[in-house]
Amino acid sequence: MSRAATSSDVFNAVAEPHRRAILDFLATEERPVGEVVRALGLAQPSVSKHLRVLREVDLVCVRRDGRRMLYRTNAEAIRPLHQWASTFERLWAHQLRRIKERAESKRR
Amino acid sequence: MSRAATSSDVFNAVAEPHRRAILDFLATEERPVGEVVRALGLAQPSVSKHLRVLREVDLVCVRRDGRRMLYRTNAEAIRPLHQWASTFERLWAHQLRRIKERAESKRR
DNA sequence: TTGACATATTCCCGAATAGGCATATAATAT
DNA sequence: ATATTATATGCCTATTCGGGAATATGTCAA
Repeated sequence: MSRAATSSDVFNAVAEPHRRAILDFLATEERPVGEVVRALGLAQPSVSKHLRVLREVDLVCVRRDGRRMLYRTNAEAIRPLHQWASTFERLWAHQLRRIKERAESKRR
Repeated sequence: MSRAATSSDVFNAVAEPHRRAILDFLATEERPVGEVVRALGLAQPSVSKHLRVLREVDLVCVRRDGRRMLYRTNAEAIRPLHQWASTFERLWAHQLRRIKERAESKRR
């Protein structure tokens, strides 16, 4: 064994900055691959590969339109991530206070 | 160039399941490394390495206590992730509806 | 059918990864 | 000083990754 879970996982899929950019771009409306390529300035094969990863974890959905493929972000698939992050939400205020205290005690 | 941003990035740091487990475990109170090792059943060097990555992106903070190091999750550092995910929050309800429509039209 | 267009896939590469293991560093106890 | 405990680091390997370039697949138009 060497590396963990790999990208068949939402957290991993989203770890790639370009993929986040793609998700942002496809959030509101469906777009063909070519537009993603133009918008993000990436190479077409690169975009296709990223879209494949995103598709595999259901972060985007596809639809064929003639010879084009229309992709759109499946926001629902981002929920697990949001929920996990929310777990820590309550601690923010509390910890901000603690951090200040720590900073001051370090300056002993 | 070969790979993107790497783990000097919160999204990447959190992509590793074990690291998320560590963050969960250290969320409420600070703990020495040994306890993380016992709790998660990982090898000690492995835990130390994960903690290093988490420290580098400020997801945990450390404090020395005698010969032990007390780690604790810095929930504040998870905010960017939460905020990014929140971007898509509004679309959830809307998309759930769309997905249903799609499912029905596919069953043409 | 042939050609043009849109997208996907394959192969190659260098870089980065996590884990296993041995060892180094740090701090206390004797 | 030395042993012991707690943690960190270094090295090694197999695996994975993203990008580039070339090519395959699929769809429409003529």
